[in-house]
Amino acid sequence: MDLSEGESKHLTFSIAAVERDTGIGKDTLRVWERRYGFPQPGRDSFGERSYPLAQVEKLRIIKRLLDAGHRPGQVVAMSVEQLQSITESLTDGPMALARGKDGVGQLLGEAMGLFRAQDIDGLRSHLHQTVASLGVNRFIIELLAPLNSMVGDAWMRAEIQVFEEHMYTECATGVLRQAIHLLSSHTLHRQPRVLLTTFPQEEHAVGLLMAESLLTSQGCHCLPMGVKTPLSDIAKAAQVHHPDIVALSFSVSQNPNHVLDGLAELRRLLPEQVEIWAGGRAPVLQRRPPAGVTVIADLAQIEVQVQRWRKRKP
Amino acid sequence: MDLSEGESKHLTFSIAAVERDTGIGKDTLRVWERRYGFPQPGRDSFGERSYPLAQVEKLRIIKRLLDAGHRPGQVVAMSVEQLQSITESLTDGPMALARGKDGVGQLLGEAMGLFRAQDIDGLRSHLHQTVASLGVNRFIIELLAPLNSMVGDAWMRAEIQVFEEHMYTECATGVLRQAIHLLSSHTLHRQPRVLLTTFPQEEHAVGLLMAESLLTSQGCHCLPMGVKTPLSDIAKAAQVHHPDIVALSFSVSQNPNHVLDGLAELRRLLPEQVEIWAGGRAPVLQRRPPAGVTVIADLAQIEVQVQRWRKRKP
DNA sequence: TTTATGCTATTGTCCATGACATATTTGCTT
DNA sequence: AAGCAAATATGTCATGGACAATAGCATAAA
Repeated sequence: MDLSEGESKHLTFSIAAVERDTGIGKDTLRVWERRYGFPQPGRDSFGERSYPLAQVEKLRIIKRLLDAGHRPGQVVAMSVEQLQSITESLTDGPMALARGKDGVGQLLGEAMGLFRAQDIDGLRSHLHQTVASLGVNRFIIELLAPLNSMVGDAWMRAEIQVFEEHMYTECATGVLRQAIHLLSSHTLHRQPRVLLTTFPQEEHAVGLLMAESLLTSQGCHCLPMGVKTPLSDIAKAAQVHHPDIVALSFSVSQNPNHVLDGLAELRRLLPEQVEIWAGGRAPVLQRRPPAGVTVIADLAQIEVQVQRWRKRKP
Repeated sequence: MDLSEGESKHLTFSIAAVERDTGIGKDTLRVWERRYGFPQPGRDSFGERSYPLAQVEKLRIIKRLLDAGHRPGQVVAMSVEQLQSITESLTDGPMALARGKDGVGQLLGEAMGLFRAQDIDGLRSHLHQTVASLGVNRFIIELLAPLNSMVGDAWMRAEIQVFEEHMYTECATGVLRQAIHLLSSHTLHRQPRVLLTTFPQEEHAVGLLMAESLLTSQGCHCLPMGVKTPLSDIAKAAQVHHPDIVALSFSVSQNPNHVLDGLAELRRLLPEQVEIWAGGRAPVLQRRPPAGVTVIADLAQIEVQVQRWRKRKP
């Protein structure tokens, strides 16, 4: 039923494919069409919506602007050029770092260069080398996280192909796994015990791995559960493994309501003394921090929070 | 909009929450209600569906039976008891191996024991140790692959929780990543170059990692791309990275037609001289092997095929 | 007995439209 | 300015109908 990726000529997407690719729900897509006149998909021979690639790309840009705090009424009806000019005003963040010619900025620039040149093997060894020379903490916070943002930005602006993003993710994953392996000690009873996972809609594992690396390097005992765990199973896992903290990672494109509802629900399912830490780029975490949840605004906060936890719990 | 989780007495879920937890789409949930009379959610004060916990749990059992090949019409209207009895009658394959008391069978039994006892840390070190003592090849073929099947079976029979399966997968992933890292040499121009990925519907990464490990240990140059790559992007990646082989992994529950159509389409998109290798448990590969594709019936075949390739290509 | 072929019931997803709770903005008053 | 109320914007849910793709089954052919 979702064959749309089959045609290689005039790439078009079914509404389900667009939902998957953009993170915008089917209902929302239809209602935007009704209200704002965009997107305006064609119809295939069965009368079903068929979104051309250009519209999907525009939707991705729009999604990004929404995540950045703009409102649909403002941006959905805009032209691509207008969107682009707004977009450019927000995506300059970590790029500046790379231009800075201090040590790490240089490394970041090199990494991005290798990525742009499609030299994945080169990138992989560059990253491995950087882990070794900077140490895991600085590597992640100063290099990998900014690199992630840059790749993510390029992705949102449709400057890179799907397969490039896949290869980058795979590369980063490998490096992080290796870092975690090197760090993990066999000492029992390390504390705090941190259960790591994401909500069911969230597929991105790299953020989680970065958190796991940092936590492990702080001497925490990590219980990684991969991505997409149903809420009730997070609770069941907590019953069995008694974590002190449940840490969740959210990427930009998460539906704000799902995030907040999920966190509230989880707070109810977990025992009082188990802390919930929520990190990642989902803007809603900053804008409307939910009760009973510790928001990890950026990766450097992990160290701070671990120390806070240790002070509180003797 | 999604307040249903507010009541703490009679845990109920909104339709969105149920979709999240069960993976069954909203439309499907409504149409099952209409057609089969189940689920039969109550309504909250806004007239919106409100699913009691018991129904959500039953839906989870149903989802698993569907994944195992049963059809909705058969199972959706069944009582929980009937479902349970069907569930129990699912396969019991490689368990026998573990009972055999030869060397590896013993190790397999131990691994399964640790898993059953929820001792993930113990399992992890057990696996790491076994990699070291058996070598990657034997570890994967004789231990990890059978263990995978056993866990998969237990999963189908609902003997284990979602979170246990997640933790197992995470554990296996970590061990495999580490093995790959140890094996990967920095020699350039290793051959053949193998691009590894799965089709967009396929989420399971462990099979891919096992293949990558084996290929790497054979001295191949792997270009891993993670899971769920659109066909057109596999082709684009091939244009950039010039693999000799594109290797794909398929798990049991793949739609046979999607698999065959996808392979045919991919064959068309790739240059003649690029081989396509298809492995994994999808039964259709054995039953109707598609033209122009090398079917890897089991993991041990990888070595054979690599040697064949090397003989043919000087 | 197996293999192909056509028919039928099943099943997931889509569509259109309407409704409304919640969030945000605007405008008015103090 | 600051507080508050009204208006607007927005996402999600509901209903009921439709239909293409799929699986199962029976029948015919090898």
